[in-house]
Amino acid sequence: MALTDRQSTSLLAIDPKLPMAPQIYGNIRQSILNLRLAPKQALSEKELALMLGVSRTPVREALIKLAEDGLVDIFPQRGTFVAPIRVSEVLEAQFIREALEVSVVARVAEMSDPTVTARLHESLARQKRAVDNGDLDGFLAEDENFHFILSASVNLTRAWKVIQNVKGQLDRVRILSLPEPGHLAELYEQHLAIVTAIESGNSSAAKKHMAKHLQQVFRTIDLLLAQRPEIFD
Amino acid sequence: MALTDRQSTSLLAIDPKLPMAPQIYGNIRQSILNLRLAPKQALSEKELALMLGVSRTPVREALIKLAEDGLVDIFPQRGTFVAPIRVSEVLEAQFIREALEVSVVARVAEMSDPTVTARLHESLARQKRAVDNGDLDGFLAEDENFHFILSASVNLTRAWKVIQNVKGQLDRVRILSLPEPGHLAELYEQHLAIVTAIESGNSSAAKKHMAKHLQQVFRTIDLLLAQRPEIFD
DNA sequence: TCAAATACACTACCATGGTAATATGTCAAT
DNA sequence: ATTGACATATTACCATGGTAGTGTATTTGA
Repeated sequence: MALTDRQSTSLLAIDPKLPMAPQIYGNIRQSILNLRLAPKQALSEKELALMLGVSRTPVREALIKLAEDGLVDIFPQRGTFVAPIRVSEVLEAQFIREALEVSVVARVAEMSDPTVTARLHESLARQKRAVDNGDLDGFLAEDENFHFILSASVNLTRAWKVIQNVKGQLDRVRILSLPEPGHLAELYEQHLAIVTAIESGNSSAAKKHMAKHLQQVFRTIDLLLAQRPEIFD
Repeated sequence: MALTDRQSTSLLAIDPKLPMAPQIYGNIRQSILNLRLAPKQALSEKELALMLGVSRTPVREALIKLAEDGLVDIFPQRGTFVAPIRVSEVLEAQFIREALEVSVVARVAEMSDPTVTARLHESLARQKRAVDNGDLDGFLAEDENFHFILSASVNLTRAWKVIQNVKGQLDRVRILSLPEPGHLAELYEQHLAIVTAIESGNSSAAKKHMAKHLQQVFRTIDLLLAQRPEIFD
């Protein structure tokens, strides 16, 4: 299917005043993560530029960055394609994320700063509301924010960037399993356990809860391998 | 000082047959890491392109990637500069590297694969030779290879890429402290301790030795802050 | 009918020109 | 002498054209 046949509305939110390459990057990235751009679909500098109303240069820069994220495959002189979901890469992304976030949460627990735990509780409250309302997107956004608060509270913004980058591989998988009944409430409970451990300054408990929380994705992979084999390579 | 006044020979090793952007990236990166390009020095797409005999486009792509590594600062419509050494970023790079490599080495120890330990011992032998010969560059290369073997042996190539990226911040600091007498031998002993722990399948010992090994950089930072304050921001 | 050769279309990649924003140097006014 | 406005130079950023390499369809040979 050609790219232009698809709905292009969401790809048009470009502010010509701001630098375009990062906007395009975020735009395409989102489309890949929520699977509106399907794995293995061909992309093309020219076509994307046409759709977005910009030139090929910033599109190219965005695609290069996406290739570094492992979300697209660039074959020189042949074409650029949305990367298929590779189980090995998802598992490695999980490994990297776990290593980093477990270390981060340990440091947060060691500080056990009341202003931080207060902010975490605020986030938990918003998560609870989203769970009760069945607000999937709202929960996703707040989940992201929750994990960001952890890294930012101990001034590890670069670690957060790394986590964000590899998390792309995980999000593409997670998005498919989130609507499961009771899943959101489960994630909320895990967040709560993490915060409780932080409050008590119990860093080893915080590490354990975080690891368990992040290892949820293993279950999801098994599910998807059975249900949607076509999106894997 | 203008860029063209400096020795440009090392920057000219470009193979026109291969993709140029990655070559330029590696070229400039090396020059930054060994401090031939000094912190805070102004770079410029146009000038670099002229020196390298290429157009500005691949130079620009290389600079963008270096900016993601935190090795250059790009100020739109103002200029691009070699990033000063920021202590906070060096410390964060150390945090990220430690989190990842400790997790990696734990996994390696859990496997305790004889073929892997054999490869590690070969690397150790080469390191020993470099130490005895006072071959700094040789040791550096083999040190890099040693850490690569660890990640690659448990199929964590993306983790290796992340480590490589953040390691830039550390290398720029380390290069200044390596010539210290006895330092290389010390690093060799630490590598040996790690391998020994791996061989015995003692993952917690491997983790400890790796953490201690990587925390060497703390000492270096203190030294440099006293000796070369001008390279910091 | 089938296989090899050829022409074609398409790609990512690089070169180069134009543009708005920012910094700097010059000069006038006080 | 100092400050302000203005002119000039330089920058990163984007647009666009050209090129070599790669798949695919078509044609040509038997």
